[in-house]
Amino acid sequence: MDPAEAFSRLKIGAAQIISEAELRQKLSLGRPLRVKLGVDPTSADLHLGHTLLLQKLRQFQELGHEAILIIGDFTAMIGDPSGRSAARPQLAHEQVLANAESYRAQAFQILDPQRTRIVSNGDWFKPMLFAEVIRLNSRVTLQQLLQREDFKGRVEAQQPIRAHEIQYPIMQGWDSVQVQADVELGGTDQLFNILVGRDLQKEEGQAQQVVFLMPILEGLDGVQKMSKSLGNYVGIKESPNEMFGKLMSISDALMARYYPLLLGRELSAEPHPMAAKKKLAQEIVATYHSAAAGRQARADWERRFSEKRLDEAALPEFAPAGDERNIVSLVVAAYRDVFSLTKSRGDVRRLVDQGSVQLRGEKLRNVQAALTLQPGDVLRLDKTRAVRIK
RNA sequence: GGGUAGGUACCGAAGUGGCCAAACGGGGCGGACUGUAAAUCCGCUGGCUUACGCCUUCGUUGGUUCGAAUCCAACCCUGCCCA
Repeated sequence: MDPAEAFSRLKIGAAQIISEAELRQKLSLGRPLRVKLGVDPTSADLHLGHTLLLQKLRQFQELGHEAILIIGDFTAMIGDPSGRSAARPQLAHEQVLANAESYRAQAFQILDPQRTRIVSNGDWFKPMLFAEVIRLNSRVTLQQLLQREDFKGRVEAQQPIRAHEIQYPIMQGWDSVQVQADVELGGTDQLFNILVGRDLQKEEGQAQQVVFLMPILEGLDGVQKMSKSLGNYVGIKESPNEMFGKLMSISDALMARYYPLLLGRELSAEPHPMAAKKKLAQEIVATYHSAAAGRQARADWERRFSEKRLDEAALPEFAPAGDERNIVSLVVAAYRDVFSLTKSRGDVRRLVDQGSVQLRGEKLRNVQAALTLQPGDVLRLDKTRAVRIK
């Protein structure tokens, strides 16, 4: 593909490219570019927010370039302060390794393994000498660091900023030097960190990487960025029905944001918002499961919520253990076993009081009533969750 | 190192001897309405208990007291100012 065509394809969805001219120039070098993406294995599950970058990386691969995935096993122990209002907890090394492994497996749902190189930055940071650390530090000024929004905010809010946190951009930059990155991908919050990489590369006599920024995907709340710790995410390993359901619950305004970022096209004005949302949900399920799963999830959802025919939908099965004739115990167990959610008995009592729990379509309001369960009974826990008794 | 202000539930923030499981706001959850949207309204929001009630929680540990988030002591942690 000719460089101009490649450039215009890559540009779709990008928030910022520094600079576009440099990228064009690199694309016409006629060799595969080394496209770097740094990954902090702080969480084991990938969600749609991560996929923006991975999909873009995939696109580079399709154009013949090489993806370099840097597993930040070393930097993860520091924690990227970007966008943070408080220091991140430092992770145990074993945890980081386990997360990294899980990340790798999930990333290959999107990336082409043939064109991916994975490296861990502990490889060069662990043996690094302190004198070398000092040398790198001398290249960045405190003022530069403190001008960043996140740090500035913490200064103003009189929140602590620890010395190790300001090492992060330097380390990320050094990663770029180590792999001689031609392009570094990141979210818009990575602007500063990636620019530090350019500075360090220049000082080391390397060609400077192009900064390629993708927008930050808002989470399901539509306000904060999608993240696991905020609980506003859609994980790519989630079941088709869960994914579909979560996506249907987003606001119309958020849907308009998701369209270009996740589907790569604008939301057209005509269709009913609900129809457009179904389409979004179905396509995303199709991407991470299969086209058939997307259709199935949609059909299930429509039966379940539009026609309110719960029992027709593919409900997860729940096998009560032992004496579960007690409503509270039963519901607690269902949340735990089927949905991996921890509800206290008090929580469940409240749900029952408020009419959330239904058996065979009847609201159970009396916590004390003894139940008689039959296989096949549908137990609804709350608006979005129900199980079939096995 | 000195001075000073602080550390309360998911977050912010009241409370300064009993009426405190702890006001209020945000967030979250549930219900009504709806398109599992928005807006709105209602309820809930430490654990156990059908309930009476019991238990744990206000940085940590110890103390005073019939009784402590509130008083005292020591310690840990953080901001700001000074060095």
